[in-house]
Amino acid sequence: MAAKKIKQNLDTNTEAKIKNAARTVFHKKGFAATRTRDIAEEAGINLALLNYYFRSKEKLFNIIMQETLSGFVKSIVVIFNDETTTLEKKIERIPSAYIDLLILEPQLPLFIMSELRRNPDHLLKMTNVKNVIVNSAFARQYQQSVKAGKIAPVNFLHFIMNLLGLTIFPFIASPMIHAVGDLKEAQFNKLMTERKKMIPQWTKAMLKAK
Amino acid sequence: MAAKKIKQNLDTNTEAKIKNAARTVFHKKGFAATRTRDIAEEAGINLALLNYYFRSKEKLFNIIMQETLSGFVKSIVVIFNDETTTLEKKIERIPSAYIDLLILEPQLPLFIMSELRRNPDHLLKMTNVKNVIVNSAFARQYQQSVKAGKIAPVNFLHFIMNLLGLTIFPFIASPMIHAVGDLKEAQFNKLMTERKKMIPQWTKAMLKAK
DNA sequence: GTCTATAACGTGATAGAC
DNA sequence: GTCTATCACGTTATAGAC
Repeated sequence: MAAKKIKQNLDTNTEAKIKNAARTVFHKKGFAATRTRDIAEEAGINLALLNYYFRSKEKLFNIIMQETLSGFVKSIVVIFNDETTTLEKKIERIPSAYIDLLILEPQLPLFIMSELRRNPDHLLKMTNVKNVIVNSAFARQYQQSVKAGKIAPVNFLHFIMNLLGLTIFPFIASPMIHAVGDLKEAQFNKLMTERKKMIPQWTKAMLKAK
Repeated sequence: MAAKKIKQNLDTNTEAKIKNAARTVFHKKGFAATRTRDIAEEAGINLALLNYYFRSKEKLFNIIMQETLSGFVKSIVVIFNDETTTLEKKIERIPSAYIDLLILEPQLPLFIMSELRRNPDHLLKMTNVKNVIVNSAFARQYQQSVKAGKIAPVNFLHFIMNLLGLTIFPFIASPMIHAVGDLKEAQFNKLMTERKKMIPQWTKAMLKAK
């Protein structure tokens, strides 16, 4: 009963065009505010084709959400579980990798958080964040450093919230930051690029705080 | 042409009931996903009354948005402009006050950021965040400390992003944090309460980082 | 002021020609 | 596979009785 789809080469084919358009519009406006007509227009195709290829708005959304979430998590997993790098090196790589990603796709965090509020189960079903993070090499190295007395004995959850908060929050609050700092996009991105070097320094300083 | 409204005493009156219901539902689901029927049901009133009192969903929303934004900003302005407290004291009070607020209204940041993305002008028109923050006593004290060489010479915008990121981000990412930490609401709130003391310590440590 | 009934409209989805 | 035309439905908003 499930429709077979022959993968073609270029993303010039209609199915890929629709998916790309859907990703763009969903990421920008969220599920509820997006009209299928917006997606069709963005894709430069006819509205009927959307349903021909994906059956419904909801099914299309689920595909996009799935891909977005797993992409977002995977981009971190590689670094978290690199057994060849130290804790300190990971503290440098995580903000740097995420900021590179978010400069390219600044709407990603707000999209994910908004849609997760609508349906928190998505996260658990689609990715296994808990295991991915809690059982990572990163977490293990952190706990070991705490035990060895090398860093302050702070709950790993706090540490993760701090590292990700410093990295991701500016992109979520970007309209506010643009307003406060009277910034254009280029200036904002420059600030974010600065943070790639600064967040690791700040984080290390925090780890020494009592 | 503008409708006059006689303010009654209790929030038992219909207009207040609708507004309170609207605030609850809009904060939880955002503008696009909210149906006027949801609001009417939450308020325990007839759907037609909503339009009788507020003309349209959009007008009602704008009132809620206006109140929410100015409340959110005002809650910070008092502390930011308290001329009787030091920079250090403000660094302690801001996270503390915000976390108290956000434990009561955890959906606030995500609501504000989501709706601001839809219409960034709201922020500029409704509140004057730029002046409120940039010309605050807090900002002035920060700059003075930098000049005096007491703290690292870091852009005030970075500092604000850090302080607010550490404070607000966990509430925005709360579905993710609940999943990663396997937390119930009470445990989450306990973590947040811990942060009231820790964020100032961390922030001060960051200020010494080179 | 509050209700019921209904109009007016927007949006998701499909039928059917090509 | 792709299009035009249209249906079916949900939602906002209003008319009109009480």
